[in-house]
Amino acid sequence: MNMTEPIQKERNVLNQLKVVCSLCSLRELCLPIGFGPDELQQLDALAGSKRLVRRGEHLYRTGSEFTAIYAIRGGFFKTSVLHDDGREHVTGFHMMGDIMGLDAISTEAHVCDAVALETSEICEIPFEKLSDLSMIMPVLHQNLHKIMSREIAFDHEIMLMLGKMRAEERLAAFLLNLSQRFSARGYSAASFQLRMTREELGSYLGLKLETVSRIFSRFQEEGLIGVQKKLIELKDTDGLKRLLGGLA
Amino acid sequence: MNMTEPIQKERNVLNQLKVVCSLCSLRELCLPIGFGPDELQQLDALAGSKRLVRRGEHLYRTGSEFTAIYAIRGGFFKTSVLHDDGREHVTGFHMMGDIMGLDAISTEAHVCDAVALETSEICEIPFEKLSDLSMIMPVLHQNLHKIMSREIAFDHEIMLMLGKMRAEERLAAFLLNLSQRFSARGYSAASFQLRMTREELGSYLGLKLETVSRIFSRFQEEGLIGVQKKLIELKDTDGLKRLLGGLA
DNA sequence: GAAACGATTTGATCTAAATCATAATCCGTG
DNA sequence: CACGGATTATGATTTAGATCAAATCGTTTC
Repeated sequence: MNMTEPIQKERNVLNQLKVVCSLCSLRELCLPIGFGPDELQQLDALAGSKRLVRRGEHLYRTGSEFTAIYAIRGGFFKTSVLHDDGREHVTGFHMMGDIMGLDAISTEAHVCDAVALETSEICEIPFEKLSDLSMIMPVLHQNLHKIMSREIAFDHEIMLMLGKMRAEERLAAFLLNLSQRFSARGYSAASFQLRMTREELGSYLGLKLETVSRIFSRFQEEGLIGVQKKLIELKDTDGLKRLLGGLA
Repeated sequence: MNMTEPIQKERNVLNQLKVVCSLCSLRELCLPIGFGPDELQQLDALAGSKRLVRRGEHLYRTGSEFTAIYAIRGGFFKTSVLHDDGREHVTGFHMMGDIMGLDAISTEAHVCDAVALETSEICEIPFEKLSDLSMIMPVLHQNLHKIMSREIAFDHEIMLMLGKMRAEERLAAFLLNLSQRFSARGYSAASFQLRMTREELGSYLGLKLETVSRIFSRFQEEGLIGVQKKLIELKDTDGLKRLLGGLA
């Protein structure tokens, strides 16, 4: 049994405290409840090892050793897998409060690339420490489970989107989801800047960039949204929801 | 803090022991390593509360309270979500050794239906007990994380399949994956019985049942597989892999 | 064993989105 | 600021897979 040694448990207390604190904040950040600037300040003050990742830089790469998970303090990331033939598939977009890297726990190596789409600040959480700590902190323990469970449930929604929805429905679902995520983080739900290119968005949604572009134009003609390059304005949220029809 | 009370920790020792044991077996079952009939016997002998679910019966339904996760001892399940408009989307197929219900942890209510496609035996694992127990059993704790992480990683593969692959590639990928899963469980990798209908398979793969049927026929003409209703025989595994080309 | 129903196969169209093609526009950089 | 590469918009054409339709095969039921 690879039981944690007692010695290990007594390592640098300060260090552990830092992690505890950052995860108390993470708890606020990561559960699907609203949170204010206070919690943000907390995270800001208490986060463990912070790091800046510049636009275009990798946070981690496929195959690199898994040692930590990452909480995004600010900025925007994409995760993607690259294929032999050069094709890229975007598996997710991640913003403030999201946790990245959970899919690597089982293999102990990262299974996708994480790239910053704008200069971002992340909080690196050594997974071993986190795991040890969660053994003695029930709240943390539960939260870890919840966060992972939520990711699984969310992925199932995306599978539904990719498997059952038409292109228009996918775009509508994406915009509504993004709006809701921005809103939950205290930003405007009605107007936001896309951080990804049409191509990356298409890759994520299983569409070609031309299709994405065309549907943005169509939505604009129909008065559902306003599009100015990357600036999106949701003008008729109900209309977008109606587009989704029976699909959740 | 909802820290587990000491009292709670002293509850029925026998009961806990049963769960411990079933999870030691689960460990063997659920990690991506091979396992023999011995471990199966273990699971058989030690599993907590076992239950039979007959073909067509629900193990759980969308919205029902989440109290336990389920380890499949034998049989075959589908999980699916039902929409307002009556459409069904199959989110997964699950067989011996798989764990179901992990996506419900975060909401504490099930987010999909689980239906037995053949009469199956499951092992019900009360999640609260499991969670408590994992606080004092590091191995169990790690395994829980690994199992959830593996599900996330697997879902990302499915997203890739739905987002990037053509119909033929999806079928090929599905058959190869199913074959590999059967093989890992000690069954034939080359010949197996499909438990789902063409419609359910199509729903899972984002295709219509006619398309699934046509591609099965085409694969058969090309000598890649043999099809007799639900009995599938993989005749040219390399050919199927070649079909996947650059896609992992 | 006949009837009834569900599952599967196969064929004939139709269509949503891909592909191909061309501008127009944006943006980083020397 | 002008250049060149990336990004976006939009039109014309093609195509993979959906849809519509019908026949066949299987299996459950009475």
